[in-house]
Amino acid sequence: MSEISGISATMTPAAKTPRTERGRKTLRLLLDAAAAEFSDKGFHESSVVSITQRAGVALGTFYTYFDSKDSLFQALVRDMSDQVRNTVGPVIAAEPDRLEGERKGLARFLTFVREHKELYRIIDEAEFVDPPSYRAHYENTVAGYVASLKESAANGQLRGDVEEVHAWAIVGMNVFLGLRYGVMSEDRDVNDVANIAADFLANGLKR
Amino acid sequence: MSEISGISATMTPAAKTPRTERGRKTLRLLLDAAAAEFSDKGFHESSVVSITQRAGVALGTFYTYFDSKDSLFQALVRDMSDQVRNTVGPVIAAEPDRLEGERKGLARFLTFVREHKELYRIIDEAEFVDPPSYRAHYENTVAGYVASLKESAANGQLRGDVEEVHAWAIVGMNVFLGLRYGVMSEDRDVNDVANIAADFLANGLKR
DNA sequence: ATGAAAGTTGAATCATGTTTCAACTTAAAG
DNA sequence: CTTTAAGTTGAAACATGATTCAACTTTCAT
Repeated sequence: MSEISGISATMTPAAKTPRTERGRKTLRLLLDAAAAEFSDKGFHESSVVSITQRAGVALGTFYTYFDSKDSLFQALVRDMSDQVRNTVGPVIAAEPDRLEGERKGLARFLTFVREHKELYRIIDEAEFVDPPSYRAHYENTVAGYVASLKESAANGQLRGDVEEVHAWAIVGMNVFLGLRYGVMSEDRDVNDVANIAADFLANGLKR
Repeated sequence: MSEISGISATMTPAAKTPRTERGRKTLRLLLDAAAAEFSDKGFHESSVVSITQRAGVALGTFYTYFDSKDSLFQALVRDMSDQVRNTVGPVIAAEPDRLEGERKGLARFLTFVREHKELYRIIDEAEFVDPPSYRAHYENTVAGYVASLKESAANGQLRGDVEEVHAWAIVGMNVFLGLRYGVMSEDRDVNDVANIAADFLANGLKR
């Protein structure tokens, strides 16, 4: 669900860092409970009381680790955002053939989404709960894409004119395929979807 | 903002239909105020009090026309969803060359988004406030796309194997281009973006 | 052992905002 | 005119849930 420690390298500021092992355990309980709760009910229907109940700790304990319900949410967005990039990025980077990398990356992404249905609920809701995090998530994702597309273009693996517009288009495509074939329903095989999408990405719609 | 009467053909069930001219005027005031308010603050930060203040009517008047804050929101989603399809659909359909239609459709869509920034706030928030409406919006949009892509494929204008996966990919692409070049910033010319995207859509990324 | 420091507890305090309702006003048909 | 349906009003009733805090327990370094 989250990382082994429950705390990603970059999320430090939002959570009041625990000093003991017991504290770290409690913090992780809270983070996991919150991810589950937000995923089930969305941010506004979720309550701090209910999160602490899920985590099996008292209400007041929550405020030992977070300043507010919002700051918890912010920590979670950051955490999830990092997780996706760290999961999918390496798959794309490891493949020498860029278009094949794109295919494998999408397959990995779809699998990740199926295993982490909470991803969409949390990232999407950030548009309303914490707009800067939402923007940052997509801007970071796209920036990575632009850099890597340009590199592949320089290698002669892709058309030479790739730019930001292509990156937003590809990210949008992937996000929607994840929504439909990862979150909404699992009625199609992940690899079939990735194959079709990769072929479309490479060759377009033209006859 | 909404239609001339403020009431789309299909939204009847959510609003308690007014019987007189005065009533229709008041209903429209409420709908427009709500669209503005939800767009500014999002659903949960918006309050019925504030919506009625914007509309210049008393609090209680709201409940003459809507059963609840949620039912108002539902009416608005439906209304916006219809508006987009009615704006963009005809542009695509009117063009004999399908790929050129796609280009014009996207340009029209980007323009529409710039003129109706509230679109994204309202549709996106439906994922949380009214999930069935959210799903319905995208399923309807994609269903229309699938039908029209298949027709163009039958005409020999597109590759023969187009299917649902392509439609979700294209819709995702368009939504994200709208988000970036319509909502987040207007730093690029609508036609430039549409040209790049349409060429990508037609020919893919291959060199 | 022992005394800080860290962590835990949950009732009480706040703050907010939806929905109801009974009295009142306006419009329009006969 | 007058009667009745439609529409308007805003204070009060309700409901919900975030946040604080002072008393208490556990941990750990010395």
